Amino acid sequence: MLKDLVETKIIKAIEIAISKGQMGELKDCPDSVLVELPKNPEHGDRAISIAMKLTKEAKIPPRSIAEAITKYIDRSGLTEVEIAGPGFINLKFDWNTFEETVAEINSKQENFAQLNERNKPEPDVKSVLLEYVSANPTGDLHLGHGRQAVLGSALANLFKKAGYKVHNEFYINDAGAQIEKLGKSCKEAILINEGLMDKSAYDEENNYPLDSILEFITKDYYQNKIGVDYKAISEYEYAQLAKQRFLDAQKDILEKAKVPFEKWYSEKDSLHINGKVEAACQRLLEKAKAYQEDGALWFKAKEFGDERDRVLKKQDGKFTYLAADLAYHQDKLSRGFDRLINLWGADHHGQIAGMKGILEAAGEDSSKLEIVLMQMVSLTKNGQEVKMSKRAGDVVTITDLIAEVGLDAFRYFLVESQANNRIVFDLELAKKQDKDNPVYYIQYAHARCASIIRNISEERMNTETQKLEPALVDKKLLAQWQEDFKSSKNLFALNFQGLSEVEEKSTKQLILFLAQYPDLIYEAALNRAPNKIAHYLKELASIFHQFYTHNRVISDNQELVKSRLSIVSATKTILKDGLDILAISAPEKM
RNA sequence: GCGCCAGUAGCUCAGCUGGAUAGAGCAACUGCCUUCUAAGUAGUAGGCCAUAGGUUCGAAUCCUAUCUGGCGUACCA
Repeated sequence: MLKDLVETKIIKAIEIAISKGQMGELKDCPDSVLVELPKNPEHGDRAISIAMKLTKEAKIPPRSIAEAITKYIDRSGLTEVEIAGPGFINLKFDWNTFEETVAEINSKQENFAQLNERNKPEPDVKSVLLEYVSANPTGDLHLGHGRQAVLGSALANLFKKAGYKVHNEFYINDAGAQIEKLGKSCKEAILINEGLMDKSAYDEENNYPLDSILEFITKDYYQNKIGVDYKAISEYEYAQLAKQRFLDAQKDILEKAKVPFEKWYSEKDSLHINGKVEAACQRLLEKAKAYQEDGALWFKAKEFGDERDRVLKKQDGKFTYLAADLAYHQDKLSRGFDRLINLWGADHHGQIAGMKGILEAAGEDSSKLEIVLMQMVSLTKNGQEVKMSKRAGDVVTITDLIAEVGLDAFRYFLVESQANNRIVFDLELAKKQDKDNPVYYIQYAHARCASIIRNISEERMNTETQKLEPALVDKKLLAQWQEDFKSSKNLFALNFQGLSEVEEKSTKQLILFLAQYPDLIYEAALNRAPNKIAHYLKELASIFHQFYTHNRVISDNQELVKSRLSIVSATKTILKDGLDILAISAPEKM
């Protein structure tokens, strides 16, 4: 990797400079060095700011440090080493280094940025359990869930790329008050629909909206499931059957949205029925971290940094979500994950202290639990905000939204922003299939790469003579080329002789940016920020379009065609790889 | 009241583990299709990085306070 190459050179140079006593009071060589892609190309192909950072410890001015380092830098592969500004060390590479970078991408392909035990971020975190969406099975998924689903699945892909083992889990909240409410709502809704109950008796305040229930549940559904009279079953049975229906619908849409869960974890079946919640509470009681008061069981949350104590078991004998969450997270930890990452809506941020506190109280290591908070998503249509009130029943479901804007745009707009920022989802923009829409901009770059590769090996219509001309390169030769692309043949220096300034600049700019990709994976995974991938791709697309404009690939000069095609091929690989992480399609043709 | 998140070009956002003149896209204006997809590209214009202090060689980035907006502050989840 280009970064490793530079880092090694710098570290070696620092070591030599220290041994020669030219680094002031600095004794220990840093074990990593920040290697940056300068914004301004005049500042070199890569820039190192280490001299400024070492100045405090070395107690000599940054420029003196830079001078000492540059004196001992191994110059192979470099054409220029320059000290600039307050003490930046700016490097420029020779064509061979550029060619090796392209060859590395073409040879490793989708593994170019595959990090591993050796170079992944957080070496001590090898396996991660990602829990997200975790909606109540009482309705369709809405936009907020959609954001979690997209971010979560993109994060899972990103983690895999960054060398983590990932397990995706959906926690089914199928116990408690929501489910009881669901049973009552469903039973009454069916009875009303069958004319057996007066609509005015339906408690809209405390039930789910009638219309949204009836959209999913019918008399026939129950009739078919139970085979006896639907009127005969209890609210509990209504709830269980409705739950299954909603859950199936959620599974269905999530699968379509490329959100893969390895496990659907039922709160009811895995925690309540087998007494795990009760047991977890009991253990807290034994540790004297819980107490009885006013007929309820309380957790001493205040001892663990929360604002007040929290109820675990209510007066009515039922457990709160906190009790179940404790049991659930202990179960997760017992499965041996190094890190538990939960994606939560920002409206739940108040629960973090309680959740971490109760794990501590239970004797667990709460630092293994990490909560990623996501701010709200709102929807605008023609500049007007679309209200999404569950009560009013006009929730915008992700099923509707995907049908309306398409999966690629849906995923892109929900992953583009960082989790901390609110999203205003612009329906009109997402629906646009033109340059205003960044999804198409990125996909177009990929399709362009594909098209060039295709055109080279296919017969082409000459627009002047209206005759079919033979392919520039036949399929066999192209296959041979693609093998050649995997190794550095020292062709760039030869074939790129006499490039114009703009040609050379745009070519180098593209390769330098491609070389950044593994660093991006590292950064994005460490920061749990798949949005960085989206922004990188947008910029890569832009840089590629510039390259495309200034460097005609297909020409009579076969050797030049070959050199440029190797760059196009590498670009296509990276675009596809990034789009795969976001689970957005990479079309060969548009 | 207290807590969390945000406040960067007219709009949507990057940049935030301090670094060299603050970047894109859209919208506005001027160019570029006989040539690999113009779903593209070249350029012009647009900014007291919410405000005020502080930390230092250096701050959009870190700290403190203030202002504005969103969210939370249950024996709901």
